[in-house]
Amino acid sequence: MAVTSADVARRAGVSQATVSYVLNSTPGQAISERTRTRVRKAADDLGYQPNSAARGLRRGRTDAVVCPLPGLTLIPTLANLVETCAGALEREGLFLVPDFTPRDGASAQVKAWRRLAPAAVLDLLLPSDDPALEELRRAGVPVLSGNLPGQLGWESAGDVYARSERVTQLEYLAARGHRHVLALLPPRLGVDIRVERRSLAAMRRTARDAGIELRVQRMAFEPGYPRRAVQEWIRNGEMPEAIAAYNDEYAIAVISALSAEGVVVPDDVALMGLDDIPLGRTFTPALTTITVDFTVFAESIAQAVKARADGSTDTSSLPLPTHSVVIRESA
Amino acid sequence: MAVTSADVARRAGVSQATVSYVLNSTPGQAISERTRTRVRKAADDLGYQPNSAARGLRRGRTDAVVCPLPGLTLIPTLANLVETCAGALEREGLFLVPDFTPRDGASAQVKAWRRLAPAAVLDLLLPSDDPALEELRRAGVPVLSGNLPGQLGWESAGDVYARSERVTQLEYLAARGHRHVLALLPPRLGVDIRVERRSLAAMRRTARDAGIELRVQRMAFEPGYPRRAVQEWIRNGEMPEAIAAYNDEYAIAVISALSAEGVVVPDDVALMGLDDIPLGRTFTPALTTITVDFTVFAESIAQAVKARADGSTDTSSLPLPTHSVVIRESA
DNA sequence: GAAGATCACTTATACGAATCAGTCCTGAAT
DNA sequence: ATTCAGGACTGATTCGTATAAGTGATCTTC
Repeated sequence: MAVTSADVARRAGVSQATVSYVLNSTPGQAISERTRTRVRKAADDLGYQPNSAARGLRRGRTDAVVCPLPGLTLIPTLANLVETCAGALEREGLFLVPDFTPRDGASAQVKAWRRLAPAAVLDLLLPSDDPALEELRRAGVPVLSGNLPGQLGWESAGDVYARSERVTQLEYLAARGHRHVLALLPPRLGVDIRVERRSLAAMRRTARDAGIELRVQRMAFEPGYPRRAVQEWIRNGEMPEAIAAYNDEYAIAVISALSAEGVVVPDDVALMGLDDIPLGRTFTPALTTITVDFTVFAESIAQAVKARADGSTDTSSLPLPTHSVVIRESA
Repeated sequence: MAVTSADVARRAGVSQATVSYVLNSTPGQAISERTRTRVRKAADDLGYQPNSAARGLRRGRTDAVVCPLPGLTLIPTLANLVETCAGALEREGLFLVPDFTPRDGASAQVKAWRRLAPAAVLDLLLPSDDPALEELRRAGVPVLSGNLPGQLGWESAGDVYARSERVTQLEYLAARGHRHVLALLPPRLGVDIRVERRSLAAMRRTARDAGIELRVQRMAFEPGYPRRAVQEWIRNGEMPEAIAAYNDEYAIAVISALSAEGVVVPDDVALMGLDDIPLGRTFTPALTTITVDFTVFAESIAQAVKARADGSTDTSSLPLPTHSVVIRESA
């Protein structure tokens, strides 16, 4: 039914091996340009698609790149990252397999991943010392981790990146003339406590450099919490001048609570989000926030994955995702 | 390196063929229970994982179930559906491969999917007459579509399901004593115009039966639109008693606009969302909305996919996802 | 002008699981 | 006593690709 490389070979009048050499541009093979074009033409005419199962069997490794995204609501930013990575990997001849299966049975997952024999595992979120990842590394699967210092060629990208976003937030608020800023964070920022500490240190440094006073408050993203926080600020006369919210959802939750207490954003309090979710644009007041561009980043990830899948151990430096402030109404 | 079925065979003292028969419970093979347990034990001891590339090559079909989710921010509801399906398929020995690659080059996608030779394609969102899906069907890949009448064993599930959610919304609002309800919908509900018409008809019927007056208004989910809509209601003295929003994001956008104009939810207007996103719980006022349970539904989908992948053409009836009203503050 | 070296390919084999087509029993039926 | 029917397996082959190991040519080089 399906077209095989043998069919292409027959049509081009060469051997199946030659077809393989040509279509994979195998180095060290002397094949004339005439033959090459003939083969490519034949493959094209027949609409030849290499069978990835056969290739995987032969190579001992599939073209799949597994990306664990456990129990995850793909927030737009992340969806964007995943999508961009998928596109970039495709250009490298690999394809991204996001894995949404819940992560309780870690070893079950390891089994599934080993069956697939993926070219690599791309971990964007998991803590770098996750046992499943460790096990895969031991099994010889290349695991690229965004949270592992030194991996992917940069110091703990997720860490550095998140930190710089928060710094940008503070800088924007400072530039708008706000002297007292409240950073509203979840009870625990990220998984690794060292990451959190570095992030806070960076924020404090930024505040000092910009000459603003920074207050940090923890708030669980649970029903009632934003409202209670706002009421407390009012009661204690501690209403901040500006708020740097953990993300757009925090921002919206807090704005709604403020509004319920009669506090107006941005007139009484400036409020800045982070992530640029669609709702932030349509919300009233429209959210001033930070948006991310993953294109260059994803391209680099794809190349790093490809290199590692091909056996390279090189960890040359990669660019971080770039972000920029989106100025709207809330700050 | 990896354990093969031959290794298992050696350990169990049988032939490789026997191992295959036992582990796949191939019907029509006479193999004693003693041997079966011996083989299974050996496989277990060695931690044998069948190589899916080899299996795919031989069978001409992988265990992958491709699920196109193009250009998509996975809203929690959908993420939940995907995750539940992934789990259910895994139990059937299949695994879900969500495909996030942008859908502009439809034929590029078809190529990629054909290379993978998936057991089936599970389409939860695409219009049923999508050319890529058509092409795959012609290529002999089983395509299960949630939007195709008669497919998956029920009449256009997405259609029926969305309709019944909207009906529930109206019924709840009516039960709360609201006589004038405004349904706020996007400019075009869904892709298929017939689907839309049926949905509207169902809503009108429900309104009539419940003895309430239903107004339908279109609103683009774009910056400024909610605010302008609200201002118009005020200007024309048309403030609705209750609003049935298209989803939770619409609901939040509208509440924020109302609030900016001094209209209080739920005191002045009752407002109901749909989807139960996390932000809806933390928002002030907390959103009254509709939540969905996909477990039974996903299980059935998994079984249908499995059956179709195994060549069955049966389209017995499947249950719809079940939904229920979550009563909070907004209505 | 014989011994390489280089070019342009082809032949043959291996990857790991599934499956068709046997083989060798044991026991019942003719 | 011979045939036959399962029962309980095994051997050999197959899927489509990648690649190591050739095979003839033609071209250098001393």
